[in-house]
Amino acid sequence: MDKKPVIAPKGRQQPRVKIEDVARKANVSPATVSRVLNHPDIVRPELRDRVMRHINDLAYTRDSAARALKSGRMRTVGVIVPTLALGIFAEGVEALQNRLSESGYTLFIANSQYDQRRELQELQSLIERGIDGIVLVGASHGRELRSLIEQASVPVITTYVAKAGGGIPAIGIDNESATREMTEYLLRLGHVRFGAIANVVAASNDRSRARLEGIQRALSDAGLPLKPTQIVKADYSLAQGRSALRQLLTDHPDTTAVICTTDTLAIGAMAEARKMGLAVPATLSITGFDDVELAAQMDPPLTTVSVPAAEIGRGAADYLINAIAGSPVPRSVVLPYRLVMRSSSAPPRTSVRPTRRGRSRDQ
Amino acid sequence: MDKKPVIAPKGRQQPRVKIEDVARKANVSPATVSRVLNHPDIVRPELRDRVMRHINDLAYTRDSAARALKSGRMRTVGVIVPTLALGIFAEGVEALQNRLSESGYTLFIANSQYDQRRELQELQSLIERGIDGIVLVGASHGRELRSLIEQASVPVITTYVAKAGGGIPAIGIDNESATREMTEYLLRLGHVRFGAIANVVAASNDRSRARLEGIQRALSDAGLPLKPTQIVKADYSLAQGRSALRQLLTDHPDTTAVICTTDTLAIGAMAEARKMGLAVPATLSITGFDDVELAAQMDPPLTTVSVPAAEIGRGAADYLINAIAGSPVPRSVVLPYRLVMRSSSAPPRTSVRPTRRGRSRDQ
DNA sequence: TCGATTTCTGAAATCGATTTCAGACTTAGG
DNA sequence: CCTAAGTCTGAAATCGATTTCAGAAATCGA
Repeated sequence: MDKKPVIAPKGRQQPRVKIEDVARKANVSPATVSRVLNHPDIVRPELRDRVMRHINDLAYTRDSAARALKSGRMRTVGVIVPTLALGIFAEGVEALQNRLSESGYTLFIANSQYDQRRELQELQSLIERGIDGIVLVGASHGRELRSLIEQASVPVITTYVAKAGGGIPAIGIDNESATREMTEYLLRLGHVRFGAIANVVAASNDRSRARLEGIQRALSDAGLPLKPTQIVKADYSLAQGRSALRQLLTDHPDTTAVICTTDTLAIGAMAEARKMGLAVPATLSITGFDDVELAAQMDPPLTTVSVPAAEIGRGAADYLINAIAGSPVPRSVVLPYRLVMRSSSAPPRTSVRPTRRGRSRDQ
Repeated sequence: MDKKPVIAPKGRQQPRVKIEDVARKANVSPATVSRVLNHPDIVRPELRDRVMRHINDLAYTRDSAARALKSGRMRTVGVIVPTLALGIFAEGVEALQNRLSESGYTLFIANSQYDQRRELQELQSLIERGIDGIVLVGASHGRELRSLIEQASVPVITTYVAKAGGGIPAIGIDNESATREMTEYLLRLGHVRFGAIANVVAASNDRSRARLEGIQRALSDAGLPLKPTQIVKADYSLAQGRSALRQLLTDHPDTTAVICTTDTLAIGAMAEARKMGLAVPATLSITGFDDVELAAQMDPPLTTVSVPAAEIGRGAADYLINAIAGSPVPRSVVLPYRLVMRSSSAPPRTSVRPTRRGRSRDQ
């Protein structure tokens, strides 16, 4: 006689507690148990309590797959960030998750490494998972991605930018306006010879591109348009900030103000300036963008733009929760950034204009 | 014959394409379509291709809820980190996600803010979601958490530590041994008056606690046990590193070496030392732990311990993938850390012993 | 007290994919 | 040429919770 394969699959030893088990123990129908869990207010209080007790006794937790299948909603949201290595994204994701968690949602996370193809793949995977909402970063997305979202008819919101094309709502700051304001501030200080360090290498990094445009526009308006050699492109590493500054000062030794599109780059630039024996801000003013924790602790503290990352994360969560529930939602939310004037910026040494320090908004 | 499906954005709810629709179009049964998708090799090639064509035509994607319900597997893993604000965790999570993604898994993320109660809640929520595996951080977990995991019989692995209690497998480094080695290195340089700055405020931060123990043990073994006032406890912020150093030097002005359990603290300490006019490393050696990006760019570059965060993330992913598949898995994986000797550490000014710099392993 | 509401509960259908079981068809062997 | 072995495919049961529908019980008004 042939023996049956007795190799017990080890995955399913524990017979999972089902709603029916609870129902039997409590002498009610599964329907009632379900109601206790989902609409407690329509069940008679004493019955509700009795059922609840048995639910706790048996440590029953409902099977989310079955639940999702029947109800059509997963109570799950996905987010795709370029990378988690940037504190500003990590902070936003953390706030997003916290807020979602409060509302009973769980967060899928994925990263694209600034690669639109990868972003599309991850999105595809998330949609197959049946997510109820999706959070993206930035405004640069292929049309494939947009049509995928549309086809899945999943609520979406993009973050860290003030607006996005294709009818996608956004929550974030106006990056261009922020650097324009920063540039104007430096102009007012009396600077005339500028340099810019921008992490615009990644094709999909529209934030930094917008920031660079803000710089260019402000300087053009002031009659001081940047020459190509006054703009050094970099990726988002600290080391590139160093080499960028060196290159910039090689081409334009008389530069008095360097505007970076990222704190990381600015910090790298400051490190290099120190190494080159240039006093900041006496000989060289340097500004950043993001206001990472370290910015305020630098020597000298870094002038930068503060981005409300946590608020962006929370706002994105609220937006999706409402959109999923069918509540009305704003088309876009523009959050205020904050120019943080610290001591890495000052009037240039050779300035003929009087110093005007009254503008400082920080400290 | 068959025209491409025109995406009609009208109508709020796009009637989802079901396996039955594909079956009807292809003139087969739903069972066959399912087989094509899950076990392509057992379907006659020409039939398989025909079905595949229709699957693509209709842009069919299977409902993951129904799939999970029937199969009992979600192809989903969850991770709970203390916070994402620390680059070292963000890096690990990113690596984890990337590796999981390659294997068709999706990652749920949650954070505990170093609060065991929150960790338990988030875990509960993840288990209800039916995750197939779970990644934790550190060895300090309540017994409730362990029993919850056991009851759900979900594969688990904890990270950033070399071992954890309760039969939970771990992947990470031996934190205590790392700081012990670091301390011994400073002892060899000739230091005798030490101070320690440790972020041991959070109850669940066993990593830093182990690191502190490593320091204490090494110094005790050398006959130089730390007095309580030589240990300053802090949280994980840069600002606390500053104030901690100030306090330490107030109590013990003659300190020559400060060992921090975190780069963030060390960087704060360096900033404060500079402000106080203390030369690093001439008058004061400072060391950190983690080797964050900035550490190498400091002035002077920071001596620290490099933690293989990405490797930990990848390793955790591999572990779970195997465990879920029922493949054999190691009980624990101890990864090598790397002492990175940079210039923030040097022999003390008053040292009588000869300088021994040959130990530097970095650069 | 009796019928009319209102409130509450249970039986059963349902969500969509997977998989067992058995039957249909094909190929091989004698 | 016919049975035996092997290959594929489809019908139908199943996963577990939700929800509709209708009936039972309780409350109310007259």
